[in-house]
Amino acid sequence: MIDKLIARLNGLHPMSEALTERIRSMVWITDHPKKTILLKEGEVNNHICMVASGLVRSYYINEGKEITSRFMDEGFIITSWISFYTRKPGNEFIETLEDTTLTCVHYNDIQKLYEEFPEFNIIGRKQVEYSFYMAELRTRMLRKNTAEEKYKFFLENHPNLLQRVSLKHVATYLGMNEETLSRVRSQYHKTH
Amino acid sequence: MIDKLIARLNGLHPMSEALTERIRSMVWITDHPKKTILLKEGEVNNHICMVASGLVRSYYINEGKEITSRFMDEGFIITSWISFYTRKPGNEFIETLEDTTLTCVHYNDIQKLYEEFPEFNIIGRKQVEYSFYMAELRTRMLRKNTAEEKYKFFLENHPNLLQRVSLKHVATYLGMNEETLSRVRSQYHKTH
DNA sequence: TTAACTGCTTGACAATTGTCAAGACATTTC
DNA sequence: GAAATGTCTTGACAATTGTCAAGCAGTTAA
Repeated sequence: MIDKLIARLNGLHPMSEALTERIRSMVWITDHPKKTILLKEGEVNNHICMVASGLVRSYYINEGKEITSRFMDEGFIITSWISFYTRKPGNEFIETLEDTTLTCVHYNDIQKLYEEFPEFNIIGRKQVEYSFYMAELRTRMLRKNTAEEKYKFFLENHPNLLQRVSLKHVATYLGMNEETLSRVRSQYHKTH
Repeated sequence: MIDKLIARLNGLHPMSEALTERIRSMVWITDHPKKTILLKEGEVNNHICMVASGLVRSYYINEGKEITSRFMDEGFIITSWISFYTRKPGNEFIETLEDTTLTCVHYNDIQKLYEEFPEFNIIGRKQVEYSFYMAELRTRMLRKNTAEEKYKFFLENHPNLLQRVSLKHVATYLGMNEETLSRVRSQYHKTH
């Protein structure tokens, strides 16, 4: 499991043996059954975890309703970025949608890595660049005008996710309600 | 003008004299009158520029209409991130809304800095982290349900911008049309 | 097995937002 | 200065989306 994480980091920038070993000593693995809350609103997100296997979603409450902000499957980093970055309690929840295995590193350990291995900043930079890039793509979806365009965008960008996620969550992710998504789908799949 | 940029980078992480001098040798300053197109759809964004003074917006075309994606005033980085990151032609335009002075560094020079000064990766990482954080806040706005909530969010987060930007652009930024924004404003300011 | 619950769909209707058109006013251009 | 252009507003109406309610199939729990 740790090897997956190491491989991913090496893919961003080749790491020295010393750095690799240091990371190995810091990483821990955790298993969580489906429907486990990993982070609650009001908590500070103190570690960065990668999904080794499984599926996770993050969401927050707006006007009393859950708004799904992101789905994270294998290889993706699950972190409530605003909280992790600001070091303050965030308002995001993170929960598992399937049985999930995570590989995690503590915030303090990440900072140590940045200090002890300057080249780890290259990896940190590239990872944040990638996360930012993905976030920009998601934002593009939210700027689509119609429910159908949003659904189409989702189909194109997450073709595999539809089988694993309930439509209720997809709907709030796309910024519409469950019923609208249902209608858009039936309309869309008639003509495509 | 360059001092502003240097000060900003020092604020992210103190830089050595050598790094500072290297950066000074790479930066150039450009002035652009109001309504200048700085980047066109289909071009690769090959440099990172900071607004030293003035105001800029980025936008793209969706279904034939301009969608404003961001406003950037003093101290902010103007870069079409998706294009800069992927090194491919993007679909964003960038234009000045006021007479603007920019301090710019070329993509290749940035990469040289990353290689020659490993500690520059700390600055790069922190800058991207900050940009990402700001982008996440903007995304939160897009997930607001009603036009009024979006307008309120804009008022709270960019209180000074409303005097400098035409409402047409604010409207597309908020994901609504001009008329709706106008109505929301008249409604909102009656009761607040 | 029955009961409760979840996920998804559909219908009727309400609320919100978009579209098209027009006009007032300010600003720019020639 | 006159004309053209741009900004903002308002009205009437259309389209889209949300809300509330109900129902059905499949799953879970007792």
